[in-house]
Amino acid sequence: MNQRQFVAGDKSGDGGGRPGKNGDGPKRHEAIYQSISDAIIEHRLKPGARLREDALAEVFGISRTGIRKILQRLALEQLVTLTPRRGASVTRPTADEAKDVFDARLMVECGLMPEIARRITAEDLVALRDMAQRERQALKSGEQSTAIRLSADFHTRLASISGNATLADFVERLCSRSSLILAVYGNAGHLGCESHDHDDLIGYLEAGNGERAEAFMGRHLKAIEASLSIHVEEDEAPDLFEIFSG
Amino acid sequence: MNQRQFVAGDKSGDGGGRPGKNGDGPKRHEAIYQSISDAIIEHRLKPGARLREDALAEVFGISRTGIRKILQRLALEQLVTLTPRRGASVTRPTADEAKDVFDARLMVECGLMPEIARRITAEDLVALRDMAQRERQALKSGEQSTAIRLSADFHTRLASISGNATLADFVERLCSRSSLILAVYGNAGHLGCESHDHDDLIGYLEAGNGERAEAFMGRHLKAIEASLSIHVEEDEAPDLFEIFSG
DNA sequence: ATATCGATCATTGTATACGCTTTTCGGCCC
DNA sequence: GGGCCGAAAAGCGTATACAATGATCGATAT
Repeated sequence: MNQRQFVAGDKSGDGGGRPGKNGDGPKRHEAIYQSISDAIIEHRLKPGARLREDALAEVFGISRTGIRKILQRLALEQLVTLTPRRGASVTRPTADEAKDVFDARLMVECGLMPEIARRITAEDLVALRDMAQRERQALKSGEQSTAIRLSADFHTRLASISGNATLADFVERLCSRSSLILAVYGNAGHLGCESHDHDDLIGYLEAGNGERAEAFMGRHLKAIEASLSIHVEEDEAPDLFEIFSG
Repeated sequence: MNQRQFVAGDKSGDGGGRPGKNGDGPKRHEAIYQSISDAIIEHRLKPGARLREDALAEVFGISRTGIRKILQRLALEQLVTLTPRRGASVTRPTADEAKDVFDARLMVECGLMPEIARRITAEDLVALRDMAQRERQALKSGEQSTAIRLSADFHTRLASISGNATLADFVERLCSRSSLILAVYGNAGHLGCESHDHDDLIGYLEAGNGERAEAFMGRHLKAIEASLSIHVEEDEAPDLFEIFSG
C-alpha cells in the first residue's frame, strides 16, 4: 500500500485554497496527524529527520497554522522534538529515555495483566489473534513497517482491554516511543517482539491466568530491551580532551 | 471574579503590543501556561469555567495565537476540554475518569516506592519535609489553594526521585487531574491527603523501607479516593423515562 | 589558500484579518 | 401570555502577512 493516504485532491477542489472554507476541519487535521504519526512509528520518517512547516503545509494542502498545531501535539507526545528557531525534527531518543520508557512499560503493562486476564472477551481474543498472525506474516514477508505498526498496536490494544483509558493511553504513547527507540538502537533483522511471543501471551490470557501472563510480559519486555544495542554515543559535545590526550 | 495574578505591567512596557516584538517569547508563554495551570489546580478556576480566547489574550497581553497554543497543551493534559466551535473550558472529570486516575496512581506511585526508597537523598528528605510542613500549615490556616498545590507538588516531587522522567511526568499529570477530581467530588473541609500521612511516608523512606512505604502509599491513595463523594450525576441526557415512570 | 566577517536567504514566531457557526435577543404569531 | 422564528452579535477556525533570527554562502584580508 502506498502511503498517499492524505487526499491531495481535496485541496484542489476549492479552486486554490479559498480562505475560510471551513467544514471538515477537525477530521482532516486528525487524519494528517495520523499520517505523520504513522510515518514516524513505521520508520518511514527516521529519527533526526527534519519536518519543515512549509513543506508539510504544501504536502497536505493546509496552511502552516494547522501544521504547527499538529507538530505541537506530536512534540508533547515526544515523537518530534521542537527546537526553538530551528523547527521540528523526529525525536532521537537518548539511552536514558530508552531505559525510562522500558522501565515504565515493565511496570504498567505487567501491572495491567491481571485485570486484562479478568476482563478479556472472546471478541478481544479474536482481534488479538488476528493482529498477532498478521504481524508474523508481515515479518516473514519482510514488511518491516507493517510488522512494527502491528506490534505496537497489539500492545496498545491489550492495554485498552483493562478498561482504564488513562493507563491505556499512557501505554499507547510508550509503544510509540518504543518504536522510535527501536529505530535508533534496534538491530536490523531482529526487531522488537518475537512473533510467537504474542501468541503465547494470548494463550495465558485465554486461560485466565493473569499471573503467568504478567510474568511472561515481563520477560517479553526485558527481552526486547536486552536486544537493543545501546552504545552510549555522545554525539553532542564530545570530550575532545579525553579523545586526544591519549 | 477577576483574577489579576498575572503581571499586567510587563505588557504595557512595549507601548501597546507592537507586532513582531520577539525575544522573550518562550519564557513568557511558559509563564502564562503556568499561570493558567496553577489557577486550575488551585481551584481558582473551577471545573466548567469557560476560557474565552479573546479574554485570555487581552488579560495576558498576547494574541489569540499564543493563547490557542497554550490551551491545546492544557487540553492534551486534560486540564481543559476543547469543544469544537464552543471553545475551551476547565475539564469536569467524570466518575469513570476519576476511578481511572486513582487506579493509575495506585499502580504507578506504589510501584515507584521501592526505587525511591533506594535513591532518596538527604537533600530530598529536607525538601519533602519542608513541603509537608508547609502543607500542614496552609491547611491549618485555611489556605485551601496553597494546601492543594503543595499536596500535588509533594507527590510529584516524590515521583521525580525515582529518576524515571517518563513516569515522573505521568505522575505529575495524574496529580493535576486529581486536583480537578477533588474540586468536583471532594467534600469541603476534608480535602485530599491527611497532612500527617506525608510525614509518616517520609519516615518510612528515610528508613529505607520501600515495602512499607509502598503499602502506606497504597492506603493513602485509597483513603483519598474513598473520601470522595462520587454521586454519579448524569447531568447530560438524563433518562427521563426512568425518572417519570415510577 | 584558508579563515573570518558580512550579507543574503531560508525558516520559524507572532499578530491580524476574515469567514463560518453558534448563541442570544427581540419581534411576531398563535 | 408564551413559544417560535429570524437577525444580529459574539466567538472560534483558518489563512496570510510581516518581522526576527539562525544558517549558508561569498568575498576579502592575512
